[in-house]
Order: sequence, then C-alpha cells, then structure tokens
Amino acid sequence: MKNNIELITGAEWNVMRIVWSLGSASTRTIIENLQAASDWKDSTIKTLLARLVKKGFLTSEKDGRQFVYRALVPEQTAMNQSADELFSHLCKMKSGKTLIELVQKTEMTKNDLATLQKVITEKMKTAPDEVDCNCLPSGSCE
Amino acid sequence: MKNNIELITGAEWNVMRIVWSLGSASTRTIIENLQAASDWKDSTIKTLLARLVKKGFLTSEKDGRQFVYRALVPEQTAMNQSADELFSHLCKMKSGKTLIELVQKTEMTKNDLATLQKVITEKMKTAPDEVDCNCLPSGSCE
DNA sequence: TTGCAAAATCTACAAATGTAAACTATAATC
DNA sequence: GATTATAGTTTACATTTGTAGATTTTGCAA
Repeated sequence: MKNNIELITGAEWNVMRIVWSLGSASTRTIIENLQAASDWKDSTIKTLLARLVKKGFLTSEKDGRQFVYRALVPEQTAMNQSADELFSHLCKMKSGKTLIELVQKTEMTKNDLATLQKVITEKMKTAPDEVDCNCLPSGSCE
Repeated sequence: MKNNIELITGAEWNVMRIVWSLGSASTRTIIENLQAASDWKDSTIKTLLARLVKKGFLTSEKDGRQFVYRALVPEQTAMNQSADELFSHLCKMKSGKTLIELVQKTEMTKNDLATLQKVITEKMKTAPDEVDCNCLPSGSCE
C-alpha cells in the first residue's frame, strides 16, 4: 500500500516553479526569486535544489562558478502525476463531483473552457450511467 | 511559505475511506477491512486511527470495550481541501490544462458530465480571455 | 473470582521533509 | 600573491509519516 512514485514536495514545488517559468536558472537567480517572497535562507534553497537533482526533477550544469538548473520533467507532467496520486485516494464514485467542484472554482480562459466543452461532449458518447464505488468494504458507498 | 492546514496523509486516506464508506465503524471492522487489502499490522492501523483523531478527522466513542469511529470531515470536503492544496502549487495559467487532462482521463457518469457541461456553459459567460501567470519571476510564463 | 483473549496505549525507529548553520573551495579583487 | 566575497558541500536537527513491537487494561468466559 506504499506509494513509491517520487513526488515533488510542498517546499520543492516553489523551487520547481522558478525553473519551469524561466526555462533555466542559475542558483543565484533561483535564490533571489524565492527570497523575494519568502524568508528561506540560501542554504535551505540549496538543499532543496540538491534534493530535486537527486530525485531526478532537475539537472544541473556548471557554468563558470555557478550551476544552472533545468527541469527534467515538464510542469504539466509533474502536475498530472500529483493529481493522479491525489485522485487515487478517492472513491472512484466521487471523482466526478470533485471535478465539478474544481472546475467551478478554477479561473480559466474561455479557450480552456471551450476545450473542456469539447472533451465532455466527446466523453458523453461513451460515458456509463454509473461508476461503481471502489472502496475497501466493497461497493459500500451507495 | 509553510503550509499549515492539517491534511490527510497517504496511509491515512485508506483508513478514512473505510469510515466514510461505512458511516461509522469499530476498530475491529476497520482493521479487518484494511487487512483484506494490505499487510498492515493491527498496531499500525491503531496508530493511524489515533493520529486521525488527534488531527480532528475522526471522533471515537467507546462502545463496550471497543471504539467506534466516525468522520468529522466529509469525504468531499477532505478531497476539496487536498485538491486546493495541490492546485495552489501550480501556476494559475496552467490550471485549465490540468483540469482538461483530468476530466479527460477520469471515468464519470453521464450525469456528472451533464452537470459539468452546465457549469462550464455558465462559467463561459464571465470567463476571461486569459489568465495571468502567477509565478514568482512575475508573469514569466508566456 | 480468576485467567485470558482482545482491545487500547505507549514506545520505537527509520525515512522523508522543512529548515539552516558550518565548513570548504574558488573566482575575483586589491 | 594575499584577501575576500561567493558558490558549493557537509552536517544537523526537529517534525511528520510509515510501520510496528511491547506493555497495560479490561470485558467476559470458565
């Protein structure tokens, strides 16, 4: 029952976002950006960078005296992975409601909404009338 | 930058699901259900139960020699909280795409899809043409 | 009433995570 | 070349999480 996919932790996400948004960034750049919004010490950030490299989310390449980091995993992929992990905890029966809530409260462009619209119309064609509960006390959710 | 909302952890979710799906359950019932799908020892499960009570996700009430647990937080609420937490890590600009992927790969009933359809139609009326990136290197995502 | 099986509580312990100080190496400066 | 400012590396340490053994209680059967 242990989950073994390496995931980005809360603190690490902040570091990753800098790299993703800049494409590549030196240690200094990353530190400066993070410190503009937090009180993390330099060494804290360096520790996180090292852990992210070890976990395989970042690569570092020496450029003069500094390291330049680059993401090895695209933001969208990381997010999808985390989302899958989250939904894996939930009773399948409830995924729909959860998604409805999420869509409701998430700010999205007209474009994204239109795409969603299309995806849904397509899905509707083969959607089941009901999705069974997959909780342990089998099918116990009414 | 520390996240302080008490969240349900991976192992704990499995315990919560039993309680949610049964409404209320004795220690024994919970243990039996979990052991039908994992090799967790009794004491492991009891530890998790205790932690969940301490965190405020469960209440326990003595019934004879056993405890009967009941959820203090509805499943949907717990899930929404976790989902919010997850999305909080992501660049706002990317939420739409993430939701599209999620809707795409999630099995849902025709009914849920219809609700989604409605929600989207409604949202479309006031949706923006674009959502700005909210990453630290401000607006750095193109 | 006594002994026991079952339940509960306490203690433990490694790995992961958040956070950072201390130390070392090195490029740039005087 | 000696000094300093930076960058990188090592070590640290409390808390949380996953996992469970050891110990204590206690309802119930003999």
